[in-house]
Amino acid sequence: MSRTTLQQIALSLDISVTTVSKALRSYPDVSKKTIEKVKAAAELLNYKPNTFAVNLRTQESKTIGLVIPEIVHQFFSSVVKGVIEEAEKNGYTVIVLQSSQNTEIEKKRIEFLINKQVDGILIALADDTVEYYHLFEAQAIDLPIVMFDKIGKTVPCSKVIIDDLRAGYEATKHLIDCGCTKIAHFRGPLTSQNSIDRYHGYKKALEEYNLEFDESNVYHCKEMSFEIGKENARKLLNHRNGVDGIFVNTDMIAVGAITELKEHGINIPEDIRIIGFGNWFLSSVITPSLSTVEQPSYTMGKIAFNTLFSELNKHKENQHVEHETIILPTEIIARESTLA
Amino acid sequence: MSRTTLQQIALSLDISVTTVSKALRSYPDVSKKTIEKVKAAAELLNYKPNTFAVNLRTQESKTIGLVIPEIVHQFFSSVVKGVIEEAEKNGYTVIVLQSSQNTEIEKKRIEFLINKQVDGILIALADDTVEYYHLFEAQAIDLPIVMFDKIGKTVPCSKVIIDDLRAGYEATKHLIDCGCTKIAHFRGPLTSQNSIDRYHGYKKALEEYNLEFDESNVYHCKEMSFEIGKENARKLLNHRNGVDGIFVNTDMIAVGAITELKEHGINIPEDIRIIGFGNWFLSSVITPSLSTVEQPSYTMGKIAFNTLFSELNKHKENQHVEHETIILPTEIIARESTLA
DNA sequence: CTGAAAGCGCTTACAG
DNA sequence: CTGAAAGCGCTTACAG
Repeated sequence: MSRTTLQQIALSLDISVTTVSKALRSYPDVSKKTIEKVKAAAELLNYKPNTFAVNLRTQESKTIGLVIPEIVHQFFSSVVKGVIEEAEKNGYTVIVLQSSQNTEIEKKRIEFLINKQVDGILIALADDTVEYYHLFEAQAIDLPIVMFDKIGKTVPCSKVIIDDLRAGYEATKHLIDCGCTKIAHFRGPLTSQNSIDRYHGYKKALEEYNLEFDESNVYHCKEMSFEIGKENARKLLNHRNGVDGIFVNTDMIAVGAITELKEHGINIPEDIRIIGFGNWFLSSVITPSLSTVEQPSYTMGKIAFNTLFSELNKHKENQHVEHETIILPTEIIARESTLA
Repeated sequence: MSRTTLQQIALSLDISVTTVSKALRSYPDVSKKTIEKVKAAAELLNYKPNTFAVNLRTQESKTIGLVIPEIVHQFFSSVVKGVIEEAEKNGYTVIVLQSSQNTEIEKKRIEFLINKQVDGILIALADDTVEYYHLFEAQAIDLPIVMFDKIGKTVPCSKVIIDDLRAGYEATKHLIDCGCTKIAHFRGPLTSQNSIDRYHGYKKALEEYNLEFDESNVYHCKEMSFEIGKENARKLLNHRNGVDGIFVNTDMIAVGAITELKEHGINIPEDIRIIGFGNWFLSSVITPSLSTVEQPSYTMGKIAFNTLFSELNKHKENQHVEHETIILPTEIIARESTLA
């Protein structure tokens, strides 16, 4: 059984395809009577517009691309959920792709989306992405891009982010408030804007409270994994340096660190207090439960989609698009790992 | 800058569009020289086929739909990852949609995919789906469907699953092997095939080892959440009934149960042993770490895609499609929560 | 080996 | 208010 076409409706009513097409979309220059008649016939014949033909004719796909570093990831999967739900409400389809934190793969994904002729792109950059030529290429053919979470500061596009510097500052301040005087930091990749800003926030808090900043208390995590957390906790124990608090770039690493520290008989929070970042679910159920920074993910996805959606619409009407940077709030969640 | 078309290549080489089209796809009836010439020109002009036109002409989209109950979910997000990676390798695009464990939403998602004209559908059913008319509708227009994990036994299509009955049996047997004699079960929804089969596995193990089966030791979890785990653990404590072991339908609920039991001063595994299902990451880091059943997710996604892919190809060549049911292995992971 | 023509199913500018 | 015609950019059956 093949799909009903406009042609078939036209034939059945003995009117033209043109009129059917216009009637179905309630064009004002079609008579009410015809509109009703056509819509009834369409209903009866179970007519569904052929997407392929509509796409070709209108040169838009009502589809957007969403590129994230990882799918199996509490934060990013929540973003995906927010994007998909919002897209659905507005008649858009989402193609989800992952870059696996690799800038080369990211380039391929962008190229794929360009070839697929999506209407716009939502992206959280891979941590090692420092050049944006692939994005500029998309922009050169008028493809709107909106970045979220992992952004490139110099890319001229709208952005949906949190204030990582401030959040890093507050996480560190929280440790200070709990009595820590020698605070280490497990930072993320050197090229990730998130991790750069959180690091700056950490430094700023130390400065402001006249605590010594010592580069050797900053541990560098190339990767956001449990194992890396354990590894760096081991390193820290080898040069403990009197450390009594750690601000960790992300919850998963903090959970690894806690596990390792416990294995070495360190008491948390008595010996070392720890605060993570992201408020992943698992942080609330481990022992001790992990203090962290709550960061919007689902909402970020929704807002990112809506930002892109509004640019898409302005674009269609040839209106000027003003890029905006939306900053979402974060919040310190105090749990057992930083009990005063 | 608009995209290069076949027309433009043809014009630039002073040959026909037909020949360009055939040359680009290396048709044997085009001379080698022409093929080279055309490909060089295409490269030079950065030609990319217009997907919309190709779709309309070939009546296929090289796109499949993937419907899952939840995206923010360790198991399903891993499946998504497997599907997307495999699709990418084979030139397919994936539209991911979620049913939110609601059969009405699931119907809408399927309808959406039909309208979008995907080439095939991969689905894990919502737990409350007991009628399959929406799927039959897709099949009626020759849309291949492959089910995975959450299936409907009576739907005539290929399936990729685990042996839930056997896995449930082995999980229960593991508790018995650890010395448990009064084993409760936290089961999932009554209409979910997974949960039905795991329940039967539980019963079978009790029978086989001559342990009393008591319906009042079966707790019904309508929803796969942490809170429901806590709630049912509370219920169990009210009618403990001598229970010294619990087989829980899924890790998330088991983690909730452990948390609640600990809060009530129950020692795990000394007082009650617990085994979950799914081997979620968090199960390995909570205290005590949770014994569980390892279940393939990423691999299941890959295999599900490949099964659909091969049906798609057979379909194109008008070959008969034989439905198959692929059963993937599971494995007991013994951790602290069931130490003997 | 090459190409003219038809057609996939729509939308829209234009004529009446 | 209605409709004939062109065209979006391809692919393919057919002719030469």
